[in-house]
Amino acid sequence: MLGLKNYTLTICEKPDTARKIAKAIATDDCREVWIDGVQVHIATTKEKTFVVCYALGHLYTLEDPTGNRHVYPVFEVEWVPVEKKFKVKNIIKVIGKLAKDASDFINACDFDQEGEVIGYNILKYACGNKQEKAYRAKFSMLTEEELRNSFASMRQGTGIGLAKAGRTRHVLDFIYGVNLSRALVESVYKSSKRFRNLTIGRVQGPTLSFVIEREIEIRNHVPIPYWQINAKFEKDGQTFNARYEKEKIMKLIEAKEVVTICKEKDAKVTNIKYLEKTQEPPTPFNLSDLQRETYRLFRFSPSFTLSIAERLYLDALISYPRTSSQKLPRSIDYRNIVRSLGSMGVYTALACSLLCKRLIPHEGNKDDPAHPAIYPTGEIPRRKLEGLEWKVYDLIVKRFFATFGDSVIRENVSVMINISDYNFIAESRTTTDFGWMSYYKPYTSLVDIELPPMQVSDTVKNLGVKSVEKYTQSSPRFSQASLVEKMEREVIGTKATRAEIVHMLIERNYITRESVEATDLGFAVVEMMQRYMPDIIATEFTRTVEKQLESVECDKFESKKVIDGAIKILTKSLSKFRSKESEVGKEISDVIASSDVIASSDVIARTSFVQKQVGSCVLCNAGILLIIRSRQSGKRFIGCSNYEKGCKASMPLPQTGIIRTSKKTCDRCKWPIVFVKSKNKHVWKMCVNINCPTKNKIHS
DNA sequence: GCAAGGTC
Repeated sequence: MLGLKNYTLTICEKPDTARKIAKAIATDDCREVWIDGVQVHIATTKEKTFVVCYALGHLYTLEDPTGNRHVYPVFEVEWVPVEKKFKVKNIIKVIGKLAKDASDFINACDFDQEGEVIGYNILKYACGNKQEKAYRAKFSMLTEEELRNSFASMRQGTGIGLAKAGRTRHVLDFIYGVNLSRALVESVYKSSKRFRNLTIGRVQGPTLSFVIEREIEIRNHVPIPYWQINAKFEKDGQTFNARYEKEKIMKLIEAKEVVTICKEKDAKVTNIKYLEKTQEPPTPFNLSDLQRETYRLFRFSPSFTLSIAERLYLDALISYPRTSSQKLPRSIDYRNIVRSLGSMGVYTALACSLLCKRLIPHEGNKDDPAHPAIYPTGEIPRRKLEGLEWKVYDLIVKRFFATFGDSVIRENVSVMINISDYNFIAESRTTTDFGWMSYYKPYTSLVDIELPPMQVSDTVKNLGVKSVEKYTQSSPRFSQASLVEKMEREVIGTKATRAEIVHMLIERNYITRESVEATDLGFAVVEMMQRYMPDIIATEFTRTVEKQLESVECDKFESKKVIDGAIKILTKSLSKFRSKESEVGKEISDVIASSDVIASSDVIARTSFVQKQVGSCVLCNAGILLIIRSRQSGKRFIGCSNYEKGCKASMPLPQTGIIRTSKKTCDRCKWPIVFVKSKNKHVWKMCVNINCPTKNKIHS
């Protein structure tokens, strides 16, 4: 189709890398052509022609071929093209055509497990089983030198084990997540006749557990009182504070003793220590560092930060944001970037000052095989960045600047002051060199503390000694940012998905948005798992699977055996779960019904959210049952107008379809009857009471 | 409307 034959078809993970690779390997000519709306690079050397094309991440995904979401368990899964995206369809078509005239194949996707799988699947399904004979180009940076070396040293079939392990993991995640999620949904549906999207998976489960463990810790925490003693002194007309050398006194009597004895007695300086402290520059941002910083400074959620970073990346203003690396690429010209940024008025002064120095970045330890740390590209924004975008951009630019700065140097003076054999410590902090902090303003600041000049054996005036009662604190609740960090520490999820998963747990109403707290529903779901599926969530199962996957990677274990093992455990657990379906369903349905009302107690007062009156309340016999849309979850449900006076009557409602009220009530339970018109125009009549005895017969 | 993992 290109009028070429016997070329080497090179598969890259994304457009950006395809372009860089083509440019790096071409010695004679490098041009691009468009085929059916897909860009393809043709790079030629003396010996060979490379046709370089790109994917958009995964072009294939797993699917349940039956397509029936109400059935579980399902263990037969298939790899199918990602159909939802029009672009992907075209790319697969173009790669398929190009494969026909190719003599060699190269997998040049990112050098990690997912990259291996992405390339493997394209070579297998789009190119016609070329995965075994394909070469693997392995690079850990996108510099021309590294790319050329990787092409010079590539070998056939080196990543097959890793790809197989990766594909196996995809299957395990699917059969584990999809089956358990379906089991939860079905149990709730059967007991309440309501659809509620409940999900659980390999990453969601443990992440939710972190929040629950923390919540239990907080609820069980017994605050223990302790005392701190502070003193106020004066020297040469200048007052200053000091603290008793023992920072936590656990007994009131001891605290009282110190205060009583030290009161109004003379104080004497007994020792002075000088200490110079240096604070190294920050490291370049990786994604989670950026997410933590934007949360600290602007209270942005990690998923929001990622979405902004993605926009900045697509506008070519910053480098690829989904990275773990804290190292800048050696290949880029820091000076050029700084100079270019300096052409923007806001950065001129900072850039000038940086350009007087040698630019050596202070890098961190974390690395990423596929991408460097996040840095500004030096491109000038062509459009006006919107307020929140600008905040993130400015932070990234100043962080980049700051990594080239000098260490901050501070002088700490610690003065020991003695009153009747009790020691108090006063400290001063002064900054002698602001170093990198001058580039990172206003995102960091220093507070200096001054002390009057003192010398050993000076007497200082005692202005008072006081004890303060405090209480031991439990660990704080997670923020979305610290939860993402916890996931990173525990090595679950990936840099690109952690924020999404936290966001999803919020959407599902398992955890709250702000100071992250597990909801009753979150507790209920985890409890059901622990009670009825202990084998699945046991760390032992996870560990066994991980070991087996490692063996698959080095070709010592068959993928099928791992999956069969998982199927065995899943089959057992799921059938056990099914036998308890009605109990589980009822328990979760009840939690859902009551938490919907609690979550929106404030909403009832605001009548704008109340859509319709359904009938009178059967529980309090005084209020009116209303259809309410929860401000928090966006879901509709029935609640009583007397909620604030204590009536907790509430019922979930189907979330889709049009609800029409009737003037009728149910013969058996007296709750109101409503009509629900579904998408296919089918009209259902139903009693709103999910526990109604007629529940299974009522629709007509 | 289901997982988790890539990407625009």
